[in-house]
Parts: sequence; structure tokens; C-alpha cells
Amino acid sequence: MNKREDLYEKIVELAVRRGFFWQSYEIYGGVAGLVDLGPLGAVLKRNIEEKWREWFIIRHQDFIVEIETPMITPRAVFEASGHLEHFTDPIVECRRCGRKFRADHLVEEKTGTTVEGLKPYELTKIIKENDIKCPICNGNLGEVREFSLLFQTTIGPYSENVGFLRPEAAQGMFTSFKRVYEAMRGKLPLGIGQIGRVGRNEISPRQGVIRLREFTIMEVEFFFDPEEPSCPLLPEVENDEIRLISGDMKKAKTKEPIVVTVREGLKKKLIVNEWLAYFLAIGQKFVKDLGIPLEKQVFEEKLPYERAHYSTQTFDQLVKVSRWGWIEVAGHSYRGRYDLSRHIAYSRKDLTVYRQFREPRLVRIEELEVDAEKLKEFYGENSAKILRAISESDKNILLKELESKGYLSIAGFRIPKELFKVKVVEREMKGKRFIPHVVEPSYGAERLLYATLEYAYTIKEGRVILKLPKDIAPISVAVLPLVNREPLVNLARKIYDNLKLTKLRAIYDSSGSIGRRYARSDEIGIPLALTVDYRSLENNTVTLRDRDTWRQVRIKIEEAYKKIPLYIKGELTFEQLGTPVS
RNA sequence: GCGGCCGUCGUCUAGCCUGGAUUAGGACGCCGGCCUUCCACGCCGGCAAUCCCGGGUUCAAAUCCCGGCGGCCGCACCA
Repeated sequence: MNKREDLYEKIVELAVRRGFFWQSYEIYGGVAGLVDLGPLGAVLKRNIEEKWREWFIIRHQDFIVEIETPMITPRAVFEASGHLEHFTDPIVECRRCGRKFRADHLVEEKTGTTVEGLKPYELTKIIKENDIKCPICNGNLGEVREFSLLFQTTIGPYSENVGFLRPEAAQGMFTSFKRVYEAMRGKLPLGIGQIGRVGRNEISPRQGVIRLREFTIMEVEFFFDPEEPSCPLLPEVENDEIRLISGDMKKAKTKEPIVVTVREGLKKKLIVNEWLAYFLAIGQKFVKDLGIPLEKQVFEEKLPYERAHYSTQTFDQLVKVSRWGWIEVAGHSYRGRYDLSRHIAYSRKDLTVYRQFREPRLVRIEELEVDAEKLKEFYGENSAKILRAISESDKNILLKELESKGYLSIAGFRIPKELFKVKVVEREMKGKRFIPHVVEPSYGAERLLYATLEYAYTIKEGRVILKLPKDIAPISVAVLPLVNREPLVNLARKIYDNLKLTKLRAIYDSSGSIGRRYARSDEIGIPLALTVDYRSLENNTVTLRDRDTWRQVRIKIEEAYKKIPLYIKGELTFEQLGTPVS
């Protein structure tokens, strides 16, 4: 056990003892991958969320908005999103030694054929036919089972209606995209953000708060016109330096990141999209505001086989922590048109958006035309019904279906493609419909919470000081009578009551010596200690003590109510609070 | 899930190997009181552990055995 590992243990110990977080349901033995946030942890997390809002929502509020959608999600959504298919692994267990293997990997290895998309019973059959044994102990293998990382439940009293807990918040933003788009009066680009809980039924979560079965995601789905992919805000960040490990560098086993400006990263085609690059820059500022320096952050591109099924480029935003090295606190994905186009195909709803051209353009388009005469011939009196159904449907979707299947199932009939004609015509178009592309920055709140604590954790003269950023610290000020005695106590209580009215989070502490109370307050990261002493009674002043330097200034009580909130927001320096105490 | 190590007051730990004299001890913490004019002061008193849960062996189990749950490490897994 080296020093670095100790740091994790010390933080967990502090977290449990002082009320940041601990294992859930521990009186029943606990459950791996579930944690409770205590009184301090809950506020700390809220402050981190609020900081995220500042960076991602509030500064872009004219085109990025926040919504809330449910955790419980019907099956159809995850069929469309691909999660049911891709979030599942076929697992087979050895009957002798109990070891578990990926059934598809095993079969592919032994037979040399690809078995992608095969059902569990098909894989079981192949294993039996080829007499595939346990690669470790050569024992017989059992039935292939699906292991899904999705938590499953039923919606309502009928067990047929299967629902899942979302493993990411994104799908709620895609399925309600059209509503938000309309509410935002049909403008692109449009960002839809959400902070919400998600569930992933991890096989073996360890690493405490780092890998959870239920956690909070903070993400933005940012929709834009792929023909207008440039980011007008780029100049604000284009000279920011980011530390980056590209896919090519990873293939070449380079572990040291290169430092490039955002502009260079785009120019060298390391980053495929300007918005993606923009959010990398915003993201590192956000994480820096939590007290994690830039040199402890890095963006690592995921290789194709490491990427999620929906992504064409993904950067993990990594932060260095003591015990596990670089951990992922965010994924920045270019999801392209994948999600919306899947939802269009599966729901048959039009989720495209319309953009008017400045000048009308001549565009060659394919048009679907029905042979009404033949339709009448084949379907008789049903043809009217069919025609109506066709005219009510989106022609482009029908055209796609016709092309892929060779027929159209509509109004309860199966219409062969011979009854349709596809005409290519030139048309003057005033605009076009298209599927927006999506860039997604997605943060894990609990991991950020842990990393924030770790970077705040310092030891001074043998005492723990949590140097949390002032606006992130769960409690802003501690009010302390120098000694636990009247009339100091009375005045201190009055000041405490008044501070609460300023909506600051404050505590009052009179137990033990003043030194002990300073130490207690440092340990949970309270940036300021306000001490009422005997001079306070004479001239209505108090001392303020800085957590990090232990320096003190003296300030008029009335001014303290105004200046302390400003100091917490970072608008005043400590020295500006009052006159130094020698 | 597999293998290794581990699980005692809120926290850190002594005791476990070599079952019984410990009412399961200590330190820190916390609470109350005294003291105290600025960095975990001191004193007094108190709170706090059916020794993770369940079963077994035994006259007797924190201690030995089995199972479960949980933690850490390694393997696998991590869209």
C-alpha cells in the first residue's frame, strides 16, 4: 500500500465520517454499486450540478435549454436506440468451474466464423454441435444466456409491458426533440440538456463511488445542421490549449498527450467537428472550476471498437486520481444522425427539421407515385383506404421502406413495389428537410464529486484541509464565538441568524476550543470562519479567517452580510473583505 | 462471476493463530459540564460494538468450519 492508495482511503474515511457519502443500505449489508450522499455530499453534488449549469446551460441559454424526462423507459425506445441489442452480452457458464465467458467470442474463436446477431439458443446449438469446452478447465458449458446491463421492470400491472431504467439520459432528449424544437420556435442549433439519474446493472462494480449501478448524468444533446457545422462561439476558445491523445497516437502506444490549441486540433483533423471541439474546451473549464487543474485533465479519443454503437468519434475526458490513475469523468461523442434517424425509422414519426433556403434552388429529388388504377384493380374497394393511408404518411419514409423491403405494409395490406413508380424530378425547392446531427458532452456527477474531493484534500500542519473552491464548498461560513460564553454567544447567534437570511449555507459552532472549531471547519472545507470576540462587543466588528492561509481580517458586522456572499462568488479577494489582523 | 486477502463502537484499531478471566480494551470523535481572549489545550462525566449476516462444531465461539452479503487486489466485464 503506497501513499497514493492511502489518499483514496483517507477520502472515503472522511466522506463517511463527516457525511459526504457512504454505502447504501449498509444496515442490511450494503449493495455493491449503490451509494448514499450525506448532508454535505448532497449539497456538494448540487453545487457541482449548478456549476455545470453555469457552463453548459446558462451561458448558452438562448439556444441550450434544460429538460427532465423519466428514468423508466418503454422497450420500444431502447429497441430503436440500439441499447437492447448492444447493451446485452451473451454469456455462457462452465458447469464445472463456474467461470463465465462471452459466448460469441468463444464461438468465433473456435469456429472462425462471425456469429453477430445470433440468438442465445442458436449459440447454444453451435456450442453443442462443435463440442466447445471451457477454455480453462475443459468442462462442459451450459446454456447461453443474455446478460443485459439494463435494469428491467414492468410498467403497470401487466407484465407484458416491459420497461427499463435508462442507462443514459440521452434518449429522453431524442424522443422529445420535436417538442423542444417547437417550444424553442424551430431554431437550430439547439441544445437540450438534462441532469438525471441513470441505472446500469454492472456485472461487478467496485471502485466505490467511481463505478456505480445508479448515478447522475449531466448531459447535453446538441443538435445542428450538418451542412452548417461551424460553431460561431469557437473564437472564444480557439486558443485554449487542450491535452489530447488521438486514436492514432493510441495505436502507436503513445501515452503522453500532445498539447494543441482547439483551433489546431480542428485544423489537424484530430477533432471532427467544431461543436465537439467547442464543448471540449467548455468542459475543461468546467472541470477546472471544480479545482482540477488543466494538467490533470486529458482528452482521449476512443478507438472504433471501444466506442459505443451510436458514435462516430468519442473523446473521453479523463481526470487523474490517486488510486486508479486516469478515470473517465465525461464522454464527448459525435453521435451524428444516428439516434434521430433510428427513432424516425422505428416510430415512423417525422423528426426532421425544415430549413428555408435564402434563394430557391433546383434540386433533384425522388418522388413516390402510386398507380391508382392498378391499386383499384388489385384491392377493389380497399384502395381508397390505402390511398388515404399513403397520403397521410411521410413519403420519404415510405420510399425508404419500399427500397429496403421491396414492399410496403400499410393499412393492414402489403403492397408490392410494382404498384409504385419512383420518379426523379427537378424541382424548385424553397428549403429542405433534414435530420440534425448531434454532439453530446455527458458528465458523471458522482465521479466529479470524488475527484473534486480528492483535489481539495490537503494536509497542513498535520490537519486536513479541504480546499474546495469557495462556490463549490457545501457550507460557506462557520460562525464561532471566541469562547462559549455570554455575551459573545448571544451576538454570534444573532449574526448566524442574519447570515441564514442571506441564503448562505452557514453553521454555528461553540463546542470545544476555538482551535478545534477552526480545525473542524477546515476539514469539511468551509472557506470562511467568522469569529465573534470581545472587540466585537466594543466596535461591532468580527474577524474573518481564510481556510487556506489562516490569515484573518476584521470587518464591520453589517458589511459582512454583504461582502461574504460576494467573496463566495469570487467577486472579492480575501484582502478586500476587511483590514488585516496582525 | 472466478481466485487471493479482508470485515470488532461514528472513525482507526487491540484481542482471533494457540476457543473459556474483558463487563470485548484503547485512541480519536461525539454529547454534557468546568476551564479557556484565536488554531485539534486541560480536567470531570457520559454516549457508543449482540465482534457483517445465517448456520454448524463445542460444555463454551469475536476466535474453529460452511454458506451468504459487503470491501480491496488480480482476471473477466465496463454499451
